[in-house]
Amino acid sequence: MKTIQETAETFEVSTRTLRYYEEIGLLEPDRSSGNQRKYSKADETRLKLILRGKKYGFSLDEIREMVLLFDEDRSGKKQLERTIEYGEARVREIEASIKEFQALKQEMEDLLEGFKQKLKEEKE
Amino acid sequence: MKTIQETAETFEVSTRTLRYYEEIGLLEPDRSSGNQRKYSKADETRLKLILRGKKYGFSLDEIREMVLLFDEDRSGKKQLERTIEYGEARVREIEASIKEFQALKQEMEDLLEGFKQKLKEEKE
DNA sequence: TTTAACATTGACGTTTACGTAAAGTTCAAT
DNA sequence: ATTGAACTTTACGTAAACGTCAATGTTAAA
Repeated sequence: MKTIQETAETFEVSTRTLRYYEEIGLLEPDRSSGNQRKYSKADETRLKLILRGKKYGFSLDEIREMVLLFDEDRSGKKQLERTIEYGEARVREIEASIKEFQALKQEMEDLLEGFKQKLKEEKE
Repeated sequence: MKTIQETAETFEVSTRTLRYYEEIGLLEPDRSSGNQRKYSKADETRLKLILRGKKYGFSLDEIREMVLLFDEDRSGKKQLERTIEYGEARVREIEASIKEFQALKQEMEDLLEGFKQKLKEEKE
C-alpha cells in the first residue's frame, strides 16, 4: 500500500492529479485510520490504464466509462453481452488507429526521403 | 479557393476553430479584396495535418512545431539536416505508439475472450 | 512527546481550445 | 441600390484538467 506521494512519484503525476481522479470517480483508494489515502496494487493497475488512455487522447470522461465498464460486476448475462459488444467496438477503433498511424509513418518516411535526396544533391 | 464556411463544413469544424487556428499561427489563408479569408488547397492540406495531430492527442502547440518545421524554407543544409533528424525522431515515436496500440489491442482481446468464455459457461 | 514531513479538504487561479454574442463590413442576388 | 446572408474583429464566457495556496489534521522519527 503506497501513500499518495509515493504513487504520484511512481507514475510521474502530481498528488493533485490523483486527488482529482478520485474527485471525478476514477479512483477510490482505501483510507488509513487517520483518513489518509492508501493506494493498493489494484489502484495502481487502474491508474496505469487511465494514463494510457490519456496518452491516446481519450478524455477522462471516456476513460471513466471504459474503466468502470471493465470493473463493474460482470455477472449478469446482459451485462456481459454489453461489455463484450462495447469492447469489440473499442478493438475495432484501435485497429483503425493503428492503420492511420502506419499511414502517417509512411507519409513521414516519404517526406524524409525527399529531404535526404535534396541534401545529397546539395552536397554534389 | 473556399470560403471559411465551406472549409469548416468540409472538415467538420466550426468557423471559430478556423479563425482560432489562424490566431495562434497554424493557418494563414489569403484574403479577398474585401478582407475575407480564402482557403487554398495548401491550406486544406495543412488543416488535415492539424486535425490528424489533434486526433492523436497532440496539443496545438506541439502541432504548430511540427507543421512549421516541415513548412518553412528547407533550403539551407543545416536546416535540412535538422528537419531530417526531427522527422526521424517523430517516426520512432510513431513506431512506439503503434507497438503500444498493438499491445493494448491484444490485452483487450484477451479480456474479451475471458468474458466470452464466462458467457458460454453461463449458458450451459 | 514534540516536531518536521506529509496528509486532508476547500477554494480560487490558470491554461487550452474553443463557444458565443455584439457591432460593424462585404458579397451576391435581386 | 438594396437587402439578407455570410463575413469581419473584439471580447467576454466556458469546460476540462489540473496548479496553487491556506488552514488544519496525521504520521513517523528522534
